[in-house]
Amino acid sequence: MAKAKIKNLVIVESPAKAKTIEKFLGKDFKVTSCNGHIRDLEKKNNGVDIENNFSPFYKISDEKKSVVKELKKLSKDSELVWLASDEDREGEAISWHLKEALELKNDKVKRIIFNEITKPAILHAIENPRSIDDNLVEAQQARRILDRLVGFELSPLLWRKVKPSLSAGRVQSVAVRLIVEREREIDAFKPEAQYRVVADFKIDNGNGSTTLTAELSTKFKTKKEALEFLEKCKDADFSVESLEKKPAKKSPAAPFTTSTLQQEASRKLRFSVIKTMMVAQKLYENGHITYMRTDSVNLSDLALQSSKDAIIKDYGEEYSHTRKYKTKSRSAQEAHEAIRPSYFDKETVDGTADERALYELIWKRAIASQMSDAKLERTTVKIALSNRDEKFVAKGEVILFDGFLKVYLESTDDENGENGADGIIPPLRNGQKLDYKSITATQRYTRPPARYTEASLVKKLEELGIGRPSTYAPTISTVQKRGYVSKEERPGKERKYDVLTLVGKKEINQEVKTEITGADKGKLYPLDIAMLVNDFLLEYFPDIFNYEFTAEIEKELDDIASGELQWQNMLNSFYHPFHDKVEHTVENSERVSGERILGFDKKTGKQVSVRMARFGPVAQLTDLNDEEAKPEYAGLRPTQKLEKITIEEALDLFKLPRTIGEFEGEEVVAAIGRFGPYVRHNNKFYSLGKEYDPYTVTVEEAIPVIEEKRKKDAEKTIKIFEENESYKILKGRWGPYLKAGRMNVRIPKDMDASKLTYEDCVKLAEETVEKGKAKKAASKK
DNA sequence: CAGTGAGCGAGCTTCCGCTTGACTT
Repeated sequence: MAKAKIKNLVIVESPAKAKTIEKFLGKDFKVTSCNGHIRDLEKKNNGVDIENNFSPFYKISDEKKSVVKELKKLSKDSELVWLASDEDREGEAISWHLKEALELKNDKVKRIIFNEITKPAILHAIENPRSIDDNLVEAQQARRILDRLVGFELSPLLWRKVKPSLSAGRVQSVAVRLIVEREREIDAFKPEAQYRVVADFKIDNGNGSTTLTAELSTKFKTKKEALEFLEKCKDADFSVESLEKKPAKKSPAAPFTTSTLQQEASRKLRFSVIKTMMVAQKLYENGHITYMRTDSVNLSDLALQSSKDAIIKDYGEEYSHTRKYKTKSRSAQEAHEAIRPSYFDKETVDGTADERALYELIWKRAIASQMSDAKLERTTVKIALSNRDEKFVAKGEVILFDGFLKVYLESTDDENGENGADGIIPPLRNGQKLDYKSITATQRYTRPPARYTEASLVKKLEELGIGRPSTYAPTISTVQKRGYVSKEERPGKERKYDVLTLVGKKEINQEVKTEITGADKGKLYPLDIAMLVNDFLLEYFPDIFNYEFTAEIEKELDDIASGELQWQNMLNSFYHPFHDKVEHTVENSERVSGERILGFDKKTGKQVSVRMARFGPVAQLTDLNDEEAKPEYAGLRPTQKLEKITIEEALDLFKLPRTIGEFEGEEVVAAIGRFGPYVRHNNKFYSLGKEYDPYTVTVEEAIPVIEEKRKKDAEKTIKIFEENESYKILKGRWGPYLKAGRMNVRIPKDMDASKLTYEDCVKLAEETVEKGKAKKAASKK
């Protein structure tokens, strides 16, 4: 037998981690990685033999075949193999799969764990190996099988009852549910107006005057009440009734986990969760930060010490305060450290602007977490009126010692931000008489709950213990890809509000102002299909899409991990009732169409209804008296909802397309398409933009639009081929290109676009088609 | 890119959690 070439082979999950660890271990160790899970359940028959006590069928994932082949070779050449995957359920399972797939004998394998990548932690791990924890592996297996059974039994049910290609799962369906329910709360919300009264008092403290702004503690329901109050103010005496100073403190937030990093990067840097993860991955691979998929707020002793050194060096002893944080997340498995800089003395790193910005955020948050509290003094002043019981209140806050605020303050999701106590209160004494400069009563409306952003959805999922750091970003992509949710920008609506202003003792000035309300950017909106699927799933499977389901499952998985529960027993008691419900639903539920009959068109007597059709939500006109007549259809606009649309709105949809006149002997038709309102003339389309409304636009208005577009096109055109008019050479952003029918073809740099013949172009077009096919075939693999 | 919705019915879709590439533009 050939002698082993490698003494010790260590397998970790991530290649970047392998590189770091190899530096800590001597030359007797080779460190390599398996890149996550290497095997998964087969797709055939759901990968589980239910009859045979839930026996799983595993296969090596296609993209991992080469990894496994390489690891097998290395392990054959090694005396000892150290399985060093993460210290959690999934990590334990990865080690077990490695042992199985690499066919490692017990005496050749050691299992080690460490949850921080520091030299002492690694050396300690090597000195304290253990064997694979079968209970923990079984807990993972139960988790995996349960998710497979839920997903692969419910999705096909949706294909039959709602629409093909839909999906359902323990995690994604709850994400969709949250968004659907929030949207319905917003729909049901009725804003209420109140009059908020704010006064500016003149304070003269000898050396110049300042202004003190105070808000009335009472809000008025009606304009009449607000006016009455202002009227009284004219004759009132104002005086300081009480002056209260209280010391206060602020403490820093814990260092980042995946979820909090995604939230802050979204708020402070406007990154999507995917972008945050991509940039963080780069920082991790370049050795700048610790692992970015973690649910732990823990810092290693080494990190605590080096952050302390950095703080004392940069800010001084009084700014240092060593803190240990405890996770609040109930699903946390804490296999890693919190996300922190690898080296606290590096305030910045080289890289792209995004990388530098995210690094800076991570550095600040981690440093601040080890800094002193900020000490504040909060002042509350109450100002009384001589002729009314209401009080004006002013709040001020002064920072006595900035502490951690010197580097970092966490942002919030609060969009109102109205009653922030800030600024300095000028010196005042009890009983001091005050004069107002102005008093303003402004009509303010209560706001509906905010729609979720990607990041606030992640926050909510984490609170519910649903999903894991590695899946937050992919889950959000999935629900969008399946067409349940879309991230959108919506313009708001105008709304009038009253402003009543009293200046001095003059007449009260009444003004009506306009504000934009309900404008939203980057928020998650549910589509109609999400409403239908959500209601269907909740009707037939209320206990699975219950917000508590995952938490209950987690408890049972913990029991499996501790050896108190047998994994097949757990699956048995879940699966059989579940499967019966699936069968029952197949037989007893109607196909979901979301149909609503809205009423009858007064003019024609036809029935007006809406429903989900093959290409999306449609409105339908049906002549109930004539069975032969085909119904008319019109697609709903993206902003319209099946469950909310009114009969008037539905009837409006049939007013388009509208023939508005003739131009050059051809009809001009106005309509709304996928890209907004347009007019069609001679089979060509001209976008109307926001300027014209397709319901009212006249042919006189449309003709200049057509002519303008023609002029632009002519400027763009270099050449049209006589042989075939659909072949054109056009000027594009990156130089000339060929438009062959509907396809855009790139012209290679070494060709002179103006000299191309028709034959050259046909050839170029054919080549491009071939390339496209090859690419498609490759991506299918 | 810009308006579809008939009917037949083969063959396909889908889960959650671990990890990165190897492709273009």
